[in-house]
Amino acid sequence: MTSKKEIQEQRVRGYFIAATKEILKSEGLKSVSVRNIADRAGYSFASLYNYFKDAKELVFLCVKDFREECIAYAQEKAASKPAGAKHLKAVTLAYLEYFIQYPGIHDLFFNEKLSDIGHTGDTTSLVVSLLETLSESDWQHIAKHEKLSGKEVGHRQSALLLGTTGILSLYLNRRYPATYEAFLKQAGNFIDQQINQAK
Amino acid sequence: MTSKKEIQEQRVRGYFIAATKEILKSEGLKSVSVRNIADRAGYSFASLYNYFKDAKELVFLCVKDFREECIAYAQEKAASKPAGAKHLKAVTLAYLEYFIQYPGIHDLFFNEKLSDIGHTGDTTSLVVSLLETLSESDWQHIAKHEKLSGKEVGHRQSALLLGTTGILSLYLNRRYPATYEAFLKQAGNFIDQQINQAK
DNA sequence: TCAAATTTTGAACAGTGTTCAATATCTTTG
DNA sequence: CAAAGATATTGAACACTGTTCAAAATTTGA
Repeated sequence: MTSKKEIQEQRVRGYFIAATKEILKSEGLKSVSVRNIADRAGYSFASLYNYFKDAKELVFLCVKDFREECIAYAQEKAASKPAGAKHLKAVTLAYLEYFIQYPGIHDLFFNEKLSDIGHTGDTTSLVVSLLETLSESDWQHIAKHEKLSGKEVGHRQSALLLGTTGILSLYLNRRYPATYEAFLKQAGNFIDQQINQAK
Repeated sequence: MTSKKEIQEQRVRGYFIAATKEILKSEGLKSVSVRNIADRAGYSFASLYNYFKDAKELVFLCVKDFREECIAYAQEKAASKPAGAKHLKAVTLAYLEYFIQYPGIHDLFFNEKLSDIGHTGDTTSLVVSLLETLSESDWQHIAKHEKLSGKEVGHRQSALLLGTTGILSLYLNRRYPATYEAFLKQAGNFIDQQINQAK
């Protein structure tokens, strides 16, 4: 009967995680500090170390939740579009929108260096596979419809991941392009270019 | 005759800048601190504030120098290739290599948030125009040779910027792909794909 | 109830950035 | 040349980081 203790422990861990998620969404990664998290959770800063190795571990536990939220957001936004190129474009744009909405989560997913090598691999695959998960079925649809080779599809899929990563990085870190309208136009152009290119 | 004072002031500023560049190249952005810079420059940490607003201003003064260094490196590396697609690919790969060699400079160019809005615009254009500067003449050569429209060239050029930015971000921040060989292969594939695509 | 186990906590230390008054050094002038 | 003034340099001090650890508070079990 150790479950009673474990249940309570998990509950407290949940309070810390919820507090961290709040801070990441509202103020971003730069406002995440041991004392800030503990204050919101209703505990002393020292208590955090009884449940987590440090604040970084806490932060990266949020990645999985945000990933799920992003998938739900993008799928809901693109639900009305027919499978294939149109749905692929919609889902990709919604994916971009999610990170524009929460720049702190983008930082967390793409910028933050991961010191713990143990956790690094997991987080990286979670991040990299996100767009793949969202677009997988559409690419299959396109491949079948346009009679493309698996290799060719892989190349286009890869190009879309690389390009969208760059688009987000430049817009959120460098304010390039300068306006959201220009950003959307550039994103739309790039997506069309990669989907429709004829080899 | 205020020039004597200005000369000396510029000299001291140069000492701080040189110290900052050393740290950025060797230990990276995370090791840049007011006390660390001042120690290397041979001054007290407080003196730094007599010449610069803060350490960030100092860091971003290094951007221009690194930009020049990157251009020289890439042009030298690609010098033997004939103008056009081959030179474009070589110069782009060398551009990537430069940032792989100095991850701290990549951080500085693409990740670091810029608080001072006054300096932001300048830095952004310096960063964004780097690859354009390196590839401009090759794109003109390709456009002439393949009879492409200016719009079409612009789209491909933009795609190359976005994709290479994503490639660097994923490899340096997320260790994706896991090996340098895979990174080079992915980069080569992407560059070929963007240069040779037939609309 | 009371002792034992456990959780919670604040003090303390070593780092950050930043400001400011005191100190040291040059420069000018009488 | 020496005193006075201007300028450059500096360390103390403050507020913030992360982290550890022994003491205090709490819960648990007999």
